[in-house]
Amino acid sequence: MKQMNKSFSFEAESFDPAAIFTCGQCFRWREQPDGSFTGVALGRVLNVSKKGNEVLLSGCTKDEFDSLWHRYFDLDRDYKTIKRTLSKNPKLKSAVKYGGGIRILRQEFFETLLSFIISANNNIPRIQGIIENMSRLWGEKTVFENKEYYAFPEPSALSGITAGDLAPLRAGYRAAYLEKTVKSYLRGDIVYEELCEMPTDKARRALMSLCGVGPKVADCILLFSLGRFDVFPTDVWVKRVMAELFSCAEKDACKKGCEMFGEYAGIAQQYLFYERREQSRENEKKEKSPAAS
DNA sequence: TGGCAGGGTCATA
DNA sequence: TATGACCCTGCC
Repeated sequence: MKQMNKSFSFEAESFDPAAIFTCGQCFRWREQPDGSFTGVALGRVLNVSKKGNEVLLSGCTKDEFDSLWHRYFDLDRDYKTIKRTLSKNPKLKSAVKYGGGIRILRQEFFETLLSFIISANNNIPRIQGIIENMSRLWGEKTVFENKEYYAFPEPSALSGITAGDLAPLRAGYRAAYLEKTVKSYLRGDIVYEELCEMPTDKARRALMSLCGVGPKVADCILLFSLGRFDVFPTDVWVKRVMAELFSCAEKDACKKGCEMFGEYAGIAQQYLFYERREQSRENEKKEKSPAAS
């Protein structure tokens, strides 16, 4: 498939491509030398950049924006009000300011499910590599600006897949989880449309019935694919920040986050996670080259 | 070369 | 409910 290189632009305040694509919610967007981001999502390739308040999407017509990307970028949601509400908590204020350009993407369910199973006890470059290789092996090729990209595999393309078939991905013990969960999905054990109708806690339990999906992975799927903002995905980073800010025990971090931030818990988690991890990265850089600062 | 952490989950007690 | 094992990689 070859994609026409059309473009479309729109105005948005709460929209920072770097924050959106590096805050940890997605794995298939890469920064380009000019500071823009190119990624594969919804079976297409898109380049996103921003100047002032204008967001430029290259590789997308107005019709595609209306039918696909508008929803993907969660553009109907009023982030200004969310940020104002969360900023009332003094301990959240700096994180909200720091990650103010984050938007929670509405990612495809099957891709989000498998991606976050792969993410378990894993590091980000390796997660990205595994997903990239998986797409290369079983996804559809698209050419965009003379470069090859691969869409995340359709469920049917992974029909009959075994952990042995997945071995080249070097996903380790997660390969067995992927095999079982793909089988469950294809059997209809879990159906996206049904999850959409369920209250969050019921959908969470349903997701956790899948192999490789524990509380954290289930919450990521609920937030990043189903748009449920009342979950608080709690990984090691979030546990750390909850301990630092609210003197919260590790085992209570998830419950505490949901209680404190309620209907906006998911986006609060992203602000906290993004600020904490970026600061940690900056500190690492300084430690490696103290003269540079 | 060896130990350890890395966006957890699963099985077991 | 708590603990250890689990695949694999990169870093120190």
